[in-house]
Amino acid sequence: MSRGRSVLKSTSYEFGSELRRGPWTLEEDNLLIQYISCHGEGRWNSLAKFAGLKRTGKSCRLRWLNYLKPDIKRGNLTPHEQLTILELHSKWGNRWSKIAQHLPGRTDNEIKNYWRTRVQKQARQLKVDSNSKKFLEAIRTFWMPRLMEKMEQDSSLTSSPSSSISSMDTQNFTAPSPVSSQVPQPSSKPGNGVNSSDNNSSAKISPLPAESLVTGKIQSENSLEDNYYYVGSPSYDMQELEAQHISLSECHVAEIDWFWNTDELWQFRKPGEVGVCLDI
DNA sequence: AACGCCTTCAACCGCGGTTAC
DNA sequence: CGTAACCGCGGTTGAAGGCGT
Repeated sequence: MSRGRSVLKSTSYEFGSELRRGPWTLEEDNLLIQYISCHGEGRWNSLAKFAGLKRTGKSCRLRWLNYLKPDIKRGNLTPHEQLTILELHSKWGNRWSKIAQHLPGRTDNEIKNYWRTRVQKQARQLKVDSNSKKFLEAIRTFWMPRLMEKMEQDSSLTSSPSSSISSMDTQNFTAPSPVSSQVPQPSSKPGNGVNSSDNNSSAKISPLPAESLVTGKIQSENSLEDNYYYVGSPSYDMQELEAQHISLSECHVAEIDWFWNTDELWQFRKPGEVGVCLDI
């Protein structure tokens, strides 16, 4: 509420009065709400004039649609809503208003902000373009299944038949590609690891369910370092590795870019490199 | 406490499409 | 048909607040 532009600029208006800009005051909000409750929305320029608001019609429309309208939902987007945004954006791109039509109570502005602040942030962290195929693939392969897991967790917690998940049939939800079809089969030979089938493309994502990987803290010469993970072939036994004091350089690290471990997304820029945890 | 950097999001801007005259 | 006004959309801005040092 208190966020946004607070510097009140104004522009000259007819008959010497001025157009207000910047954050809306409570009085302005009340004027707008009262006027719309009596006369309905639309015809924004004349609405602004007759409601006694020294605002442009555009400004009134924006304030109403993005903030004052009674059915506006406030608060964080649910996993279900996030999933819907990711799915619809992959279909339609930056068609925010079209996407918003499928999210009752959410505005195009809110969805746009979500995309720019959360989704594009991930792309930056992964050092890929948010419109790239690679990032889209990461979303479909990693992010969407995680959101679906969260939705299932939420629905089992609430155990309400009318929970938000019920509004979308997750069985028929097309977004996440079936992971199993994309998982490269791990070799049984130590050292062969979990390679991508496409050796030409170092940028290719090789989606792997975390449970198929051996993950663990990196073992350096004499100690286990905190907060780093390596990813290895499932054919390795973690305890055996530790027992043998096999160092990171001796481990085969899978040629993957990302993997999920509990609630964390880890990025590996190249095999053998220390992973970086990204916040989702 | 003070400062600087980063993130969030309300609000503005410009443009293209639509409508009214 | 031309044009001005209006409307809606997507991109951008910038202040507030959070957070680390």
